[in-house]
Amino acid sequence: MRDGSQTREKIDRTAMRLFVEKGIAETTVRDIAAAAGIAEGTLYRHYPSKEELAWQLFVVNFTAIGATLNELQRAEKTIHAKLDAIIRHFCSVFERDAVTFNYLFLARHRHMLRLTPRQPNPYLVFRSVVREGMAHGEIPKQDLDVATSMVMGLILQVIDARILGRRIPQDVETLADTLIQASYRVLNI
Amino acid sequence: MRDGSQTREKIDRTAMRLFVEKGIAETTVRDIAAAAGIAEGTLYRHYPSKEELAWQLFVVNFTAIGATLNELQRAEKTIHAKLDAIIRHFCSVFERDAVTFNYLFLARHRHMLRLTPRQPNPYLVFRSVVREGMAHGEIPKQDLDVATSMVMGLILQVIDARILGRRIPQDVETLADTLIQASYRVLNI
DNA sequence: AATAAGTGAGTGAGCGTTCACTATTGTGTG
DNA sequence: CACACAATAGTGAACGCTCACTCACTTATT
Repeated sequence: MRDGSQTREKIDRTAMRLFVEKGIAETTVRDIAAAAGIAEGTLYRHYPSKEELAWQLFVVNFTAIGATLNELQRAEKTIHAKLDAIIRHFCSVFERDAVTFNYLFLARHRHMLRLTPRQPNPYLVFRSVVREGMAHGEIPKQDLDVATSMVMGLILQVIDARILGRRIPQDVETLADTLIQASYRVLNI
Repeated sequence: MRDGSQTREKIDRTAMRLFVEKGIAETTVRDIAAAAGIAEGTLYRHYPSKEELAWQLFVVNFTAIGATLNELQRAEKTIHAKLDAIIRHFCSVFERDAVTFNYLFLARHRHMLRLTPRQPNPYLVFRSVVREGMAHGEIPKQDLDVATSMVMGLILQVIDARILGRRIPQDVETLADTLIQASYRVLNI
């Protein structure tokens, strides 16, 4: 039998790029097929529907980042080191694969509610790090979800600003350091 | 002649609610007309297209908030007071009209680039407050857009978390105070 | 020969938009 | 006051088009 894995990857990368460029609803199956150099029917050999394609692109990449963040977090001992590691990874994912990051960012409202708490989830990783920090007394007691949201927000919004083309310095290292320091200050540690 | 202003308001409120509930592309003109209790053609007496309706809903509300924020900011003298005032207003807008806030939040990527710098813009108000603070030495020198984005991000993400149904405390006053204090810390003031 | 991948014209459901018509209300005329 | 009219609001069936999806067929691989 034939091996369709290359075609599938082509579909994935092309669809994600077009979804980011034009929006999911505004991207047609014809667009994807044409840009990927395949027939429309071929897409349906790999995904039962356009909606399922969009969902799979979200859940696979979202949980992959969540899983990696969780491993990174577990490898460190202090809250400072954990936060440092996961924020740095966050920035490097954005740099290495901006399209994926963009896609997860734009599709999250659409798909977030369909995620089960079992599936690895970047937000939940941040949340568990903050909770652990408060349990161990490294982070002053405060509302857990508010604190986590503030940290995630200051990171995401800076990345979003870059996506939207505001003048954000290009140096990722500096950016990560700035975000880490800001996170410490927000959490009051 | 007849007065269509009530109908127009009904269209605006209904469309915004449905856009937030289902997404803009997923909401049909038929949906809007049915929910608003009008005929489909009536919508086209008030807006030339569905896209223009979505744009108007964005730009009118977005610039209105921007203008209000700017007045509030100008009425205060210190950076602390300015930030306090605009963040507090931000929270109260969300409380008073969550649908509008939600809509601006979800539609911003779609419409942001079409805004001219002339039009009042919440982001630019925050930005000018931060810039002024740095010019007067009240805020330590740092990258302007990064700093502004971090402040906006920590605020927006907390509100977003509430929208997504996370367990964020209901008390708006406390929330605003927390966000204001966190903003001070992020900016290092 | 069996199995799965790839094809693309065809399909029909659903979409935004139109338009000929009706309803309502303010204004000028005698 | 009555009446005509102009102007705008409101209607909803109809239209043309686009879209996601299908399927009978071909191609490649084991």
